[in-house]
Amino acid sequence: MNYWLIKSEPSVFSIEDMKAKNIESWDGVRNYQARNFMKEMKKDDLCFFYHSNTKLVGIVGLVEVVKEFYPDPLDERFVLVDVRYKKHIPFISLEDLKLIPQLQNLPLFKQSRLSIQPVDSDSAHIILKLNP
DNA sequence: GCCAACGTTGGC
DNA sequence: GCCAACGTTGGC
Repeated sequence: MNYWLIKSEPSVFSIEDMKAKNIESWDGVRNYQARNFMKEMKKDDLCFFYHSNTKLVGIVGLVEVVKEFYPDPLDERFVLVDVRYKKHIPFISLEDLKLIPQLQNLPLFKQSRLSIQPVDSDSAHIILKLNP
């Protein structure tokens, strides 16, 4: 099982929207590095749902991959995956993440613009343990 | 709203 | 293939 962090601007598509839709095609990624990570996503992989570009920047929930990558009908150079809402988790701000020494290898800090990021399993477990 | 970081485009 | 110009992302 792999872990990922996927970003969304809540003004465009929030964790509430994700919950309401239950299953969502993750579209709009137009960055090759992010796309390559999407291609590595496997069914049942867990994704941290991250709110970007807002007052409360950070992780807000969990979703899981239910359909592996397939071509984006709007642009065949890119792909979509389907994800399903799992749950909200207590908000973990970017600031809080930065303060946890074991999480310093998250791409989030150095590649702030990457919208799909891998999370190594050690880091994932640490984040999950923040929410008993 | 500003601006730094950085990815993309296009002229040469 | 280089690189300047430009556009976008995202934190603050």
